Amino acid sequence: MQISYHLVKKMSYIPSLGVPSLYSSLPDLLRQKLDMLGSITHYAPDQHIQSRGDETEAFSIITKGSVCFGKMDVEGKFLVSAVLKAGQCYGEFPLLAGLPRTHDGITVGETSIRHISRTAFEGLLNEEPELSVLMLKSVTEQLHNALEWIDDLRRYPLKYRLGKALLQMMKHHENSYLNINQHELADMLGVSRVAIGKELKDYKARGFIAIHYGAVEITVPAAFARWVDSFLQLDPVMPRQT
Amino acid sequence: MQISYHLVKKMSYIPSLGVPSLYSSLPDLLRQKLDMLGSITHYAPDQHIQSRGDETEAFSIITKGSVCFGKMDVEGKFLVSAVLKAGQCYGEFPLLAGLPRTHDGITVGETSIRHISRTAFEGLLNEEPELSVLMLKSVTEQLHNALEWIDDLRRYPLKYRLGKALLQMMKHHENSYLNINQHELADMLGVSRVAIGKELKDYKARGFIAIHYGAVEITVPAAFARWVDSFLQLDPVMPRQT
DNA sequence: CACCAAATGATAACTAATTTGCATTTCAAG
DNA sequence: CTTGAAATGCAAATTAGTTATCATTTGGTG
Repeated sequence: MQISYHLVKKMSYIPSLGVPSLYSSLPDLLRQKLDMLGSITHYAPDQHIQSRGDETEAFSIITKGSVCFGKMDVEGKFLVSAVLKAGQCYGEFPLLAGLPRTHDGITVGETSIRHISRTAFEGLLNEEPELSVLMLKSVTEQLHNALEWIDDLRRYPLKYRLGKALLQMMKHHENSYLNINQHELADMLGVSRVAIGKELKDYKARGFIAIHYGAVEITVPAAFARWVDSFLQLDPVMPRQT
Repeated sequence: MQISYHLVKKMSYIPSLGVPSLYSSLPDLLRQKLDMLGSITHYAPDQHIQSRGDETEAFSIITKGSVCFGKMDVEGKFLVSAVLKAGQCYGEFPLLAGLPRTHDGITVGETSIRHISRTAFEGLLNEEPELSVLMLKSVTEQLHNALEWIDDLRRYPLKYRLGKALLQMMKHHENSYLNINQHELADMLGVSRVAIGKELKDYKARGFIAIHYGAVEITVPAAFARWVDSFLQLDPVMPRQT
């Protein structure tokens, strides 16, 4: 099976579709209760841990390493949807929406995952109503991100979306030197490497960035942000800081 | 303010992004409790009931009529995201994700909405843990739909997506004569009317459909479905019937 | 330091979609 | 039956992206 591992080697990108770190942000008590449920399975790197269509179900918490989720089509093309790392959870779709597995999942590096059965999970959900509210918040955030992503796709050109993604990454890593290559950027934004190359070249010509081997450096963040914002047709909507 | 009301006049379309009818599917007890909270406001047709960015918050249940949600950009272009009708709820983003209003909302026809304050809503959420689990399921379904939609956008051409949408509508209305015009289809799929016209013409040339004034008729549903499926590169994933 | 794999750069041919503008058809209301 | 608004049909020019191919640069490894 041939998979493009581009995005897989690095992690924590996937911009607007960012998945909140549910487990890590849980109150201690809940986290302790979760730690007592299910059991941890260890996986080798690049191991296929689930396939779209599987009828398995569990609430899963990544305790070490990362998992790359995506969909493999008949031609063997693998589209990455998200890369989850330690502290993040998955399994909501089988458990809550009555669906089979919706994504293929492949480990990135040595990975450990705590799998909690439906029974145990539902038990905890009943016992700790707070958990369902927290999950509800987490899923709602993800839904909002996904809807914004769809609208961005319809409304803005790649030139803007790529700029926005780079700026978000910069903010997130607090570093204007971004260790991500063009192929990964292409996966992230769902376009071809050529298209990314073209836009980066254009950014560079405008003096906003420097292109390195496997990295992009935003040389004048403020000016770049201003320029990207000039595309904005919609006021961005941000969560309250609480 | 100039708005394209195409999608607005009809309702219940918006294919894969379909929002589950949370309120209608609630157990009687919960529905009764909700009915006792907040109060109902009546709106005239085409009334602007909220704007993206507003800091208002409430859990809202549409009791009569419909609301068209979308985003108006600086150029006055309005992109429809969803049209919710009686029995459907909204307001999760301000309440659960700490966001301001994310969409502009415009009533479609005489509309009544029950607005429930944050306090009252959170009270009920505490009192009835079942509610949060049901909402969690509903939001999870929506998230799944949104993610599939994003992947469809990346993977399939309009020729397929339009066919899929038409077939879904046919199934949903149990009628192969679809009262929807090309402009509405364009809004639904996020493309131009011209593009829709071209595809429909192609479908027609293949003998699958007949094009009417303000309507599309699928003349040979089985053959059309087979042909559309031939594009499929991914097994569709369906919720269990329970 | 020589080599190889990975990453980037560049180009061409192609495709799907857009925008624009206008002509034609259809339906409903007066 | 006429008229006007809405819906459809059609074509041209343009754009943003694709795939494919190959050359060049880079950086780590034996």
